[in-house]
Amino acid sequence: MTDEKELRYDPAAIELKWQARWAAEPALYAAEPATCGKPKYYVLEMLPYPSGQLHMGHVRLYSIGDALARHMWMRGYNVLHPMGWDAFGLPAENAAIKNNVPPREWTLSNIAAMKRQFMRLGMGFDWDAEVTTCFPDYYRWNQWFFLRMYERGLAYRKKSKVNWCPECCTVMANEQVIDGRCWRHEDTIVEQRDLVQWFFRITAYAEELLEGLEALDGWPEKVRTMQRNWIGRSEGTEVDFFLAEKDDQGLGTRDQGTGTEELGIGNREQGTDRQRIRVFTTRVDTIFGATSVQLAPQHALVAAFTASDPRLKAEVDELIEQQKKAREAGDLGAIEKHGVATGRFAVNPYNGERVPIWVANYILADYGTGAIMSVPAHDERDFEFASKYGLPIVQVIRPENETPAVVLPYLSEDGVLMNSGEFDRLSCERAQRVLAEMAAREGFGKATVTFRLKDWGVSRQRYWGTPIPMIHCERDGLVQVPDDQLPVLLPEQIEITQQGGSPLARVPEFVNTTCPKCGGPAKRETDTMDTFVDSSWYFYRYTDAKNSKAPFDSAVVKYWFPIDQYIGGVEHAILHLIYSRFWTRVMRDLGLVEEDEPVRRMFTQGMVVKDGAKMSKSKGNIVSPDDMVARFGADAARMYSLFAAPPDRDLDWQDDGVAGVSRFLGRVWRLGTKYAPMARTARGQRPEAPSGTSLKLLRKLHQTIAKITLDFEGRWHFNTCVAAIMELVNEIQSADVQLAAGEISAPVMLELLRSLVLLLAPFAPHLAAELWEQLGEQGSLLRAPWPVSDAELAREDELEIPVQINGKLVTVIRVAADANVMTIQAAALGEAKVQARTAGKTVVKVIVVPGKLVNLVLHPSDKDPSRGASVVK
RNA sequence: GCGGAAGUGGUGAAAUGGCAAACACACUAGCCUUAGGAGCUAGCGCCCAAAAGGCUUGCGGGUUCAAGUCCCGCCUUCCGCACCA
Repeated sequence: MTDEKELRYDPAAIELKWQARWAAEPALYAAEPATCGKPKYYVLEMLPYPSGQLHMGHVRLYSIGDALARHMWMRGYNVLHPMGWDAFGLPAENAAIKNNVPPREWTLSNIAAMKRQFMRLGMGFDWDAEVTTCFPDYYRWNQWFFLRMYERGLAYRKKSKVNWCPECCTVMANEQVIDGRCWRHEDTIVEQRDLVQWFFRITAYAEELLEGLEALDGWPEKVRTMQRNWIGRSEGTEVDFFLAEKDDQGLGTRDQGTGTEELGIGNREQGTDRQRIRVFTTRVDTIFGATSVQLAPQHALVAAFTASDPRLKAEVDELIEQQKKAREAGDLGAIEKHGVATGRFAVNPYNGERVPIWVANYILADYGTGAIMSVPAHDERDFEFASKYGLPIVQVIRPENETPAVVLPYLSEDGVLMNSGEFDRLSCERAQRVLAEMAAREGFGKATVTFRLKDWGVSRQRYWGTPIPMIHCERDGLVQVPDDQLPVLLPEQIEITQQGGSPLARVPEFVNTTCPKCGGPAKRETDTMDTFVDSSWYFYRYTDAKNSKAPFDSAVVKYWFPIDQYIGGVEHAILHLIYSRFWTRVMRDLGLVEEDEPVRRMFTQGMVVKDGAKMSKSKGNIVSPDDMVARFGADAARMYSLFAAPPDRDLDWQDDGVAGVSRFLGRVWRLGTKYAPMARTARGQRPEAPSGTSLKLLRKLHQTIAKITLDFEGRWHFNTCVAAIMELVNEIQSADVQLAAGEISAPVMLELLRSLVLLLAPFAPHLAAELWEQLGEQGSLLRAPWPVSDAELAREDELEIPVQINGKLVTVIRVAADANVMTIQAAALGEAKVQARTAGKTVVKVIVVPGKLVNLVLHPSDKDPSRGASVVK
């Protein structure tokens, strides 16, 4: 009885055995040098934040990547499959405040814990290439890049309105604000503050980042669309409206007081004395229909108007308040339009017409010029606003071949101009070009391109991040930290509190320094960098992680890049993936890398949910990977996460499903251990030409190999790959009587089991390794060649072909696989059921698709008898 | 509002325009027993007591010998964008 007990599948015993061996042989999963002569394959999964615990989303992500990596190893590639830690960030500081643990200590112990989890899951990572972003040997290169960018004007400082999260006590980039809330704190409304901040000039690459998307055909369309929208390129025209002279003002305007003339809005470039209001429009063809100019409440000219007009100021403040409320509600789009007339007028440069200047709450200060011309007849928003405030609505576009009587607002650009003086009858498209050219010629505007993308604000008033390597000297101003003084180290001993401002500012030993230029006393910059800086280039560092002279060796990068396959969550479609593309271009311009794009193929895997809902503490529906591994084993947890859904879809986690996969692995285990001793006696022998059960099983095997190989090459339906392996095992098992009767020779059994183990290796690496050993194999499974499907063996010699009448299934016939059309047709027509149904009817057409089906089309007047019967009833 | 993805059994799902529901989970019945989160056998879309038969891929049209799959219109869910001038 004990021998049967030994047949129990004990995943923990098997997995721990192999994990110990793998740990003792790190070269197994290590990339080889470029000189190894093999083709390279770089498979990368997004690196985790070291929160202390892997979650099921991680298990799924890394199960996908590890399966791919293992497959590519077996295909003979030199695989780089690295792992690291996105180790800077706020949670470490919050933990420090809460538990009084230094951020570094907290982070490192989390990393240790998660690394143990990775080991226990049997992930095949190249730990030699491990990158930990909070280590000085990594972040010094953040600083180095910062300086290079500063030298090129790509890093700069400006005072600006910034998003401030009161919970994080720091600012954040636009990309990190979601519906007016912090991306980390869904319940925390982001405030606007005026601060001097460091920025990266990502807008300098806006055009290129947009164009580059076209070539990224290995990326999900969804991600490309999201980036396109985020960059938000918009072609239009900037036009200067002239500010009407005060004594030009018509009746009914308010007395404005004095003092607006000092303001330099728009007149610097043109060098004229007349005040200008520059507006941006995509529809300059409608400019003869402009009946007002609308300013954002934050527009500089508004401040000038309100300076001497407390009543107006109060009204403008109210508009600002409305915007703030809407932003807090997370829906700026739904704000009710309000505006206030300033009493001032602007002159349309095309026709000299005076239009009133308003301030409105729906005008965005930070898009375009913060000012628009309002054309109610041809813009929905302007129409709504003009209707509300009784502003004139002047139609200037009409459909070319119809009467001008159209419903306003008429938004189509498919039309011609009217009420537009000499430009009447020009098409909209033509007029846009002509009017923009005129503006440029006359010096009151130009065709221009506006982007929604803003420069990347990278300053953070936090401790646990990369110090910005700049020094403020009273004499020399801003001074770079010299390269030979890098890294600027984060001080270790520091008190973290929830006070505002940078914690580093309260560390005198850090702040006080000497100016590299004059040697006098100076102060360090105390802002640290956004952690998205770390993740913008970490995958380059993996290729040369220990380099102390440079961020990496360009020659090594040249070998490994671009990344062949990047895998991660779609939630990083905008943030990380756009920053990374920007960073690669900066490095290209620095001469460090050759390519424009770091990632050739991108894959976004679906979320892991439970009962249809995202796993979260508050819902209490968290499934712990440790628990899964303890109950069912790493192989079962991994294989289930590939089996339960295709990788791009959301996966609903069901513990019963994992149990099912575990039971399946148990069957494989019993099958393997039962027949391995017999199979291994055949090592070195060639199998004879198979027949009977052998042929049947080998055929199924080779069909399975073909299917799985094809999926790895692109389709990635790993769920059906696992199902195919299950089918194969089921078929072998259901032939158990024949196996026991010795109908299958040892060489055939060896091929069956060997191939089965190879197919299983990417999905259940521990069990595969164990059975591999039991089959008498010495070397690592990873170095064993992936099986090749023998098309001849895989081919069926007899097929079941459905026979339909008028598209309805009637019966199924068996024919030789290579039967020709005539043979199949004769067989189908000869079937008793077919004859019964066609008796007395006219078969007008016979469709025979060899290998697929037969369809008999009856004359329409001949009703199928069975249908006729049901009609009577 | 705009853009994208999806909608198939009790559940997760499968299906180059060619037998809808593979592979699993759950469930039902039986067997076995070392009583295990074990193993084995059989059943399992819906209607009909059963068989025969009929029906079935969100809804409605269309193309086709043939539609879950392609086209048009609608509904629902999820995701992204959303006064971007």
